[in-house]
Amino acid sequence: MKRRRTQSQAKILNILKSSGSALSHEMLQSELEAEMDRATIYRVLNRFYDDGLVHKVVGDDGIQYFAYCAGCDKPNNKHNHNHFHFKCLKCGNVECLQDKIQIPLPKGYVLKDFNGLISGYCNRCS
Amino acid sequence: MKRRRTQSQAKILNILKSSGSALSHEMLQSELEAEMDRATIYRVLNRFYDDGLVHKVVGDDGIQYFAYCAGCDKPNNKHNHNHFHFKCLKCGNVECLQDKIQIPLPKGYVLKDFNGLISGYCNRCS
DNA sequence: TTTATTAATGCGACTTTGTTGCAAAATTAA
DNA sequence: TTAATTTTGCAACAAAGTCGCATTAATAAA
Repeated sequence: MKRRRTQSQAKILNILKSSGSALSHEMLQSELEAEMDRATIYRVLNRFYDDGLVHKVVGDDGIQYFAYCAGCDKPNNKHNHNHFHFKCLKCGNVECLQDKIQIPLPKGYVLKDFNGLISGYCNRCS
Repeated sequence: MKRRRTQSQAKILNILKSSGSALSHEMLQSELEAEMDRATIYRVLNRFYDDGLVHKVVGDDGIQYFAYCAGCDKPNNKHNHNHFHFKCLKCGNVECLQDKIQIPLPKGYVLKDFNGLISGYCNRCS
C-alpha cells in the first residue's frame, strides 16, 4: 500500500509543524480554514503515526494528541518517545518535555509503549 | 455533604482492595455478581477519587482505571501519586510500579497532576 | 421506634471520541 | 487518457463518561 500526496495530509502536517505542540482532533479541526471530515482527520493522523511522522499522547482527559516529531532521535527510523508531555490546565497547550526518562521495570517486564503526561500550569499561565 | 455507607460502595471497594490492580469501569462491572448501574459505578469511583481513597490512571486506550491506594504515603492525607502504572497488553492487568519518579520541569512550570503509563508484557505474559 | 432530611441509586437521555463500511473522488502509474 | 488503487466524505455505529430527575435508602432528629 503506497502512500499518496493529498491536500488534506499536507494541510494537517503544516498545522502540526507550525504549531509546535500536540494537537487534538478538535484543535486541528478549528485550525483548518475549510471543513474536513472527522474521519479523514483521524485517518490522516493515524497514518502519520504509523509512519513515525508524529507521536501520540493520550491526555488524562482520555483524548489523543498528536505532535510532529522534531527533536526525536530516530535510529533506523525508530523514534525514541520516552519523554513526557506537559498539558497546561489553563491554556490547554500540550508540549513535549525534553528530558528522556528511563523507567526501571521489574524483572520479566517488557516495555512496548510509553505514555507520560503531566498536567499543571505552563510558564505563561503560572 | 456528608458521605453515607452504602452497599454499592462497600462492594466496589472490596473488589478494588482484593484485586490489587487498577480496574476499569468495565472490569468492575463484570466482577460484580449483581448488576449495578453504570452511572452509579462511575459516581462511586469518582467519590473515592475525590476522597483520596483511590487513584486514577488513564490508559493509552483513553479509559480510566482506578486502584485502591495501599502503599501510598499520605502526608496530611495528600497522596503521592508520582509513580508509573504498567498495563499488560496480553492479560490486560494494570498495576502500580513502585518507583517514585521525579520529573524535572522547566522553569515557571507548575505540576498539578501526573499520569504515567507503560504498556508492555508483564512477568507472567512475557 | 417513627419520622424527616438528604445523600446515593437507577433510569434514561445525551455528548464526545474514535472507528468502520461503502460509494465517490483524487492520485499515481501505465 | 485510461486503469488501478489510495483517500476522502458520508453515514452509521460503539463505547466511555456525564447529567437531570424521580425514587430509594441511610442517617439524624423527634
